Amino acid sequence: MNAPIFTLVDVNNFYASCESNFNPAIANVPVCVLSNGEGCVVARSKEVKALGVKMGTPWFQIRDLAKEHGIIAFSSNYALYQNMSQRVHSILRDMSPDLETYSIDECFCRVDTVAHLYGGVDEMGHAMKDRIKQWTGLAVCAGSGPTKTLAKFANFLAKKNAVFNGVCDLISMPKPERLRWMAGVDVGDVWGVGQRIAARLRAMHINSVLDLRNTSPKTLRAQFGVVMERTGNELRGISCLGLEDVPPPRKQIIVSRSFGAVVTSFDELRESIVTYASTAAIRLREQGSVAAAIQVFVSTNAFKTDEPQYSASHVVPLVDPSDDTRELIAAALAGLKSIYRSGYWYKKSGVVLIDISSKEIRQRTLFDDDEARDRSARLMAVLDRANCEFGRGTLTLAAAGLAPRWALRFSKRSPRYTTRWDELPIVK
DNA sequence: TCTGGGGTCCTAGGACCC
DNA sequence: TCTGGGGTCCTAGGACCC
Repeated sequence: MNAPIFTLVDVNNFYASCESNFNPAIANVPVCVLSNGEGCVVARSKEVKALGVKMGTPWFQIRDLAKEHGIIAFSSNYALYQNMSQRVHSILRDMSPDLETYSIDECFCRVDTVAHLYGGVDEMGHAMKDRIKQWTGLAVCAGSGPTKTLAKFANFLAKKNAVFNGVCDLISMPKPERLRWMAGVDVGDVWGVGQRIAARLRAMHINSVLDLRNTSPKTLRAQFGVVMERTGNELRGISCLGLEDVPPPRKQIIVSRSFGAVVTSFDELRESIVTYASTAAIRLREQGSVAAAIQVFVSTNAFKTDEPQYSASHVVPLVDPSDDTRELIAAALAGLKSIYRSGYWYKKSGVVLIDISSKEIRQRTLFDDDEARDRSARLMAVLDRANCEFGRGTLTLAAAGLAPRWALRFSKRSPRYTTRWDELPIVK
């Protein structure tokens, strides 16, 4: 077994780049992408970052700034991002079969067995970057190191320092140079160190990545627990985190949204819960699992401190673990009934599928009805096939409501260029 | 007017059992 | 005066990630 070498590849400003990719007119214009319901900024082009707009900033707070600098905002177009993500990932999988999809715009590749085919780790990083640029139009950075945490760090350096030209390889970098770079980066930028822990580290005079690297594992263990101890070891080049090449099935599936309009009635909450439970059931079937319970929650707008506040959740166990949309909806609605209180302005609702297990190893119960189970499976298969072929939402349960008033709007969404025939880009 | 959504893991403390 | 002890399971909360 070789000593592992990890390369982390991620797309620069992923959502924003997807938008400008298909719309050359906005190539060098400040662009940002907004969250569901056009609430927060969730992605920024480099021009928007340069204006000091932070991730997660509420859109209404930067309206004036946007007008002043001509920032163009898009609603989220997940169909487009998901599809572009698949293209990037499949290019990488061709080059490095040992790959973990870490997020929609990031892959960890284990390259120690293949890097020689490209002439080395650094060369392979450049090959990845060039091929993705050529085949998808997207710019990526690649960072390599002997551990995942160091690959993340290398990627950070590649992104922030023009000298690297988008590719940083810590393996071939002489150690003194590596330590110099570590001394120059804030401890809060380490993968696994968030705001809280960064503040506590600084109080202990651990300010840079190098400081953290030089802190004894014992201290990290005692002060912060096993996770930070592992991070410290990874920074010293001891690989503690392996590649998760087959994604483990999700242990919970959450579907929730804020409302686009004030909701007070039970009927509208019911529509929302039916809609979310249906979506959750689809995701559950996609991974071949069943859920033994479903949690429902509702809440008012916590930012409106002058309005009466209420939030509640309830877990409803299922008689028998299921992936049937109708059974999950029935359980969810029973939960909603038990927590609904009239007289509140609801802002958000959601469902969580929990106690998830594989459908194959489902426990049979005394009252198993094989025929009913078979009918259910066939009905769900038809539902899923129709929605896959003709687009999500083609076939839904009537209780979800048609064009509900509470649904979020996507007034700024770009065309779904790559996944809808009627929205393909047109070349004149 | 307007403040995202979806995940994971670890830990501490209580309930419960023998 | 002197109040067992150890193990497991579950849950809530806190921390992190993108």
